[in-house]
Amino acid sequence: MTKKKSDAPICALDYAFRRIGGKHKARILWYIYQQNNVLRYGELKKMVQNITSKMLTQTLRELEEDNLLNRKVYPVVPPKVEYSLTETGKELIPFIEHIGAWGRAQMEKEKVENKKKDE
Amino acid sequence: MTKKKSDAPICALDYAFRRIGGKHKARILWYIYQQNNVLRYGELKKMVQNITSKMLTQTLRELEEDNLLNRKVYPVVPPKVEYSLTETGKELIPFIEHIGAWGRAQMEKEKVENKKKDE
DNA sequence: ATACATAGTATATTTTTAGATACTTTTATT
DNA sequence: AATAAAAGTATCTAAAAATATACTATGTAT
Repeated sequence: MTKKKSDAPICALDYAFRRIGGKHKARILWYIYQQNNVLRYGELKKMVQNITSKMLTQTLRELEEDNLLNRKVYPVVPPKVEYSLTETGKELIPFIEHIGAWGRAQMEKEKVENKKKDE
Repeated sequence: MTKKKSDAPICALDYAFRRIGGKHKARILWYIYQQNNVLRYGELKKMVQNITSKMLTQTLRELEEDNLLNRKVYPVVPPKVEYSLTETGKELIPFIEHIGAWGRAQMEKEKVENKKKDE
């Protein structure tokens, strides 16, 4: 049988947002991309500030399951695990860049508007 | 004072996803765009199949609050209310198009893979 | 033998989202 | 007087997402 998260996606947009719409997902992909496409669990933990290890693990597992991340385990002690973007994951980068830029511009605009309001 | 959804966004990406990451948000913007940038409440209700009026209203209010949608009320009976994209909302269209295309391609790939697996 | 490092698990709880169902408003029409 | 149309509200409940806190495994270094 085939998997199902809660049921079939309604359309391509729905499908896409289920994969990267989570609270930290796009950010995690972005951080990895920025760090030359490799980050260890502990490094991510520091970058995604305030995330609990449970959430981080869960999110990473979902990204892996959706084939956006590779997880490479080194058989050493203490453990070493590296996360990197898959080819499919890399395809999302321009898009993440785009919406990040939009967000940045919006935040700027809001700041200006709020300045006006408060004076 | 200034508003807050639950608290300040962590970064531009976080900011952006809070605005369009909801279950139906991107889809609603997309539908309106596709219909020449105007849709009435009842039309949206039909297009966003299975959404409850409560959710639809709530989602539309959030989009309006975030300045992605205009809400135009005609003072007639029975009521007539039209929703259209703001300029800011329109800026998101290329991005929505992009991720929709990615989703479509991914779904295709998965279909092919599942076919292989199942035979 | 004890402590440390790293990458997690386990469990319980809270918060956020979403869903179900019924009801409201105001004129025009029958 | 009753009914209909469109765009919602109100209330309650359920499901999903996120948080808090504590704990585990295994070699290596002290």
